[in-house]
Amino acid sequence: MEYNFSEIEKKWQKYWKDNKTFKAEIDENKPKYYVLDMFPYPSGAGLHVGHPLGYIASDIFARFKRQKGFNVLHPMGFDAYGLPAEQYAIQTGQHPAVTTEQNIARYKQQLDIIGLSYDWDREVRTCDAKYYKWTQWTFIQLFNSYYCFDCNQARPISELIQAFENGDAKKLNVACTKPMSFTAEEWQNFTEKEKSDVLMNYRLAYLSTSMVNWCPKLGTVLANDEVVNGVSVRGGYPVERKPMQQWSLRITAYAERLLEGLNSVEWSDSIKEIQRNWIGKSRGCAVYFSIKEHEEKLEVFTTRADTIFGVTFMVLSPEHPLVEKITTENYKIEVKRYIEQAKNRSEREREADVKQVSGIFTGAYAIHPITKKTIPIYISDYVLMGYGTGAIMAVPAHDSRDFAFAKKFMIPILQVVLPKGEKESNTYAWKQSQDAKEGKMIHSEFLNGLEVKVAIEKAINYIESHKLGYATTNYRLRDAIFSRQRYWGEPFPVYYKDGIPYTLDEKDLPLLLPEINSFLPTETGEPPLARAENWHTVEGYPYETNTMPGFAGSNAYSLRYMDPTNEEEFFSKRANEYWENVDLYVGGSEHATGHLLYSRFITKFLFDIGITCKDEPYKRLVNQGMIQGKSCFVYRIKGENKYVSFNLKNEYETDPIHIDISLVDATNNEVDIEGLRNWREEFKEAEFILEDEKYICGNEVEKMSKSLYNVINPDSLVEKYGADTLRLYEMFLGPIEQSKPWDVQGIEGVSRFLKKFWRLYADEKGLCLTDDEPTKDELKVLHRGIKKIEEDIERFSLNTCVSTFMIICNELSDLKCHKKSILKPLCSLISSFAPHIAEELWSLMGETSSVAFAEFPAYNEDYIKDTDYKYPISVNGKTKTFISFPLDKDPEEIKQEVVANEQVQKAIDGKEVVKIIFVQGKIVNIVVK
RNA sequence: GCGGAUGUGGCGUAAUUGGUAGCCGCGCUAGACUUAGGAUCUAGUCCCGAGAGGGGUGGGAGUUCGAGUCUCCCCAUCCGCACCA
Repeated sequence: MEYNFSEIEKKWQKYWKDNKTFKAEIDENKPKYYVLDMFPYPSGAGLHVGHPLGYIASDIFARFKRQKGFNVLHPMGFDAYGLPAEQYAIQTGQHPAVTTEQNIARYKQQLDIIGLSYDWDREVRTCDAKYYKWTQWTFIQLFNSYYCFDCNQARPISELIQAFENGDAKKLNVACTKPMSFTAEEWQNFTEKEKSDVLMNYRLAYLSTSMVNWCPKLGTVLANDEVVNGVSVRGGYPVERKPMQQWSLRITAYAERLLEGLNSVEWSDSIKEIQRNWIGKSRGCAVYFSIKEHEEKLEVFTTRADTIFGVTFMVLSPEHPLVEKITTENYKIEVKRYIEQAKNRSEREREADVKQVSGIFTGAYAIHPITKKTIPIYISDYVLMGYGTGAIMAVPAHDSRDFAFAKKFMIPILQVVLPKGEKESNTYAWKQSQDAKEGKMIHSEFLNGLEVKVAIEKAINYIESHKLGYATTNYRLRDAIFSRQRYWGEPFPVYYKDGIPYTLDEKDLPLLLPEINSFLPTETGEPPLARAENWHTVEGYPYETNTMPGFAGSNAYSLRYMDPTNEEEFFSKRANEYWENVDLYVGGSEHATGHLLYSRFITKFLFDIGITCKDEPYKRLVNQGMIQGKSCFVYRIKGENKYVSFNLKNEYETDPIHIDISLVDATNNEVDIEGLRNWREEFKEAEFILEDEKYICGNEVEKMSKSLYNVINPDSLVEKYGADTLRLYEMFLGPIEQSKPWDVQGIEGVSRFLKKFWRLYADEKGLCLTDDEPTKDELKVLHRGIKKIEEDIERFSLNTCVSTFMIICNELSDLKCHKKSILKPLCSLISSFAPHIAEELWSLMGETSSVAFAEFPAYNEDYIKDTDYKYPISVNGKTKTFISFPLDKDPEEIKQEVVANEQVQKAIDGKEVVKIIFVQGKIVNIVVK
């Protein structure tokens, strides 16, 4: 009986589907376990071999936990709103809903042939009105909430209105865009519009005009994490700064809790660190500087209060509101010109010449709060309006940027920190500033002689007690811009009446995405939704024409899986209290500052308003590495339609051109020239310069992408080797977190293993199992294996599990073991990795129910224990010899015997024994003179 | 510049967590079966050495009876942030 994987796999996939083997239901008698994959965006290219890496790993874990007696929730869905479908729609006129539907169908089919144990009854799609109803609902809750720092949670906006009516506006310690204060009377007299504007200052979902990342090519704004190096992540188009009225989410209110929460989750250090950096908390102190001949005070933020005596100038950001007021007559023209210039420089240009120092003097002077010296005030674009107060006290001796600025404008540099072991030197001769937070203070009055860290504390205390400023904390995190000028996204449940935004009544949700005739912006530059007919309430008030961004739908999807068909609520309390949150979340690390941060924020918010019982969405996070592709290149001679083989390309001037990897022989890189000619028009008539009568291509490891023609789909591998082989092989490649190029060479080894494994159970005639009693050796092989597999799955070391399976199989083959008593537990042991073959053998062995319901085999320590231990006898650390002794012997007794042992005597060579080192009752080393 | 991670045979990797470095697989070399190829099986495969033996985990120091593993300093690669005051 041969191992016919394709027949077996089809058969069991159908069985699982028909029997709903993996359906999850609340069962109060069982402990729950929630295993989740980051749901994919269904792109047109289909799945490639990189996708299943994480899916297979989480599937193994889900199956393992099921066998360990947990009630496992393992759902899958689709993040179906997004740019590519819309851009495809613009090009082809094909409705995004249609292409998305097709892509999802393809994805599901590809996922199913890998044998993943999803409960498809719980599938969610973000573009489904039944789902986005709750995305809209969440938005309304955010709109109707503000954040109170005193109780450290989101509160209903009605409480804030109450406070305003009571005249408590001043006393509030709440998150806001800018501080406001007014009396109860003033509040009463505000117009409806003014009240709305005031409340916008506090709402967690709010409308504001701010500088945004505008991408003209995509025709939309982008969030900070969607922009890298001044270009869009999607498409790589330039991004500019532009003021626009946009919806934003006040994630900054949660900065501290987002930071704190990281201590309670099991995530990799690197992801936690990325989030910490992104939140960017820094403790420091605000200091007021008065301005000569002006009443206003200039407030700056510093983390180095200790260097306050080293301040020799001040710098304002060009956008700073005081610039206009304080600039003296003589400098007005130049300052204005500088501001204009700074404004027109795109973000990208600014980044490009970070090292270029620019700025201009305002003519104004500040007064040092302690020494009362006058200090000049400059403006420069190295000071950002968006961080701190948009103004700094510059200490050129101890800050590299201030140093560069001082050098350029010939401003004095005053040293106030003396590093250990150094003498004071002439600062004008310095090549760079001393930024290190180490050393003793000098030239600093009451701080002199103190260590920097002590001096910071003392300086802050002094500043606070003399009312020159206050201790404060700054975060780099910015609010999330939540509007996109696109069609294929969730409509905001918002309409405008007299220019004031109102949210829809919850009972009117969902607000359906309307049909439109073109997916482009309107001629007047409005978003595509402005084209929709009847895009207004029944009373005729217009709906919001922006849509929500890509991450809106993924913020709380893990909660919806708990109760995916509920039409009354996002999810029921019962479902939420049972499933709580995700125990294991598997996905790429590229979402560190996007999805993973936003969904933590939204989960904390939903916790605050009492609808979910946990304030962190994902307990344990595993980031799978990216599987890269090997791209192939041919080399076109410049200006000609000639292509030269790899080893001859240095003789010509060439351009590398990507070609499809299916045209190349993987073992020797030979290109199928006929195939290439038929592949694309440009190669039809081309001339090829060969080496050894072959055309050899070049290679490079790159991201797997349709546009680089290096995508390997899992389908063909499943067809050739089977899903079980693919599953094992993807795990066998190496640690799950590591990125690595896809390499098919090794898959043969895994394929051989499964054939060999099959032969343990069956020969040509059929099942070949016996009911003989197992031997000690056989039991040892099995139980040692069970122990190792169990430990390795728990710590997610799945590559070593595959090795262990191979070792077990090799050893049992060597022992010619065909005993049911050994092979039955082995079958259930491997079933999470290779479920199809396990199911087949399981049923051949006469079992009626799925192996998925079989218990994970337990190991017995007694079988594993070594009966005797081979002591490595080291003499002065060098291993000299090995001696075997029974383990149950008394160590002291062994000691005598060891020294008396002939080999040991030889190794010691007559020298005196100083001591014998025992570790866990085992002798490991003998020290001699 | 700041932060994080990684560095082991020709390659992917492993090492009971401080205890015989190189498990498992690929590749390669021989051999068996076969007309031949493929498939399968057996043996070998870190380096030097005929051998006994010696050397060896990016480099250098240190702690230890003992270091791939811990500490410090360099070097290299990858990732994240980047005028954040």
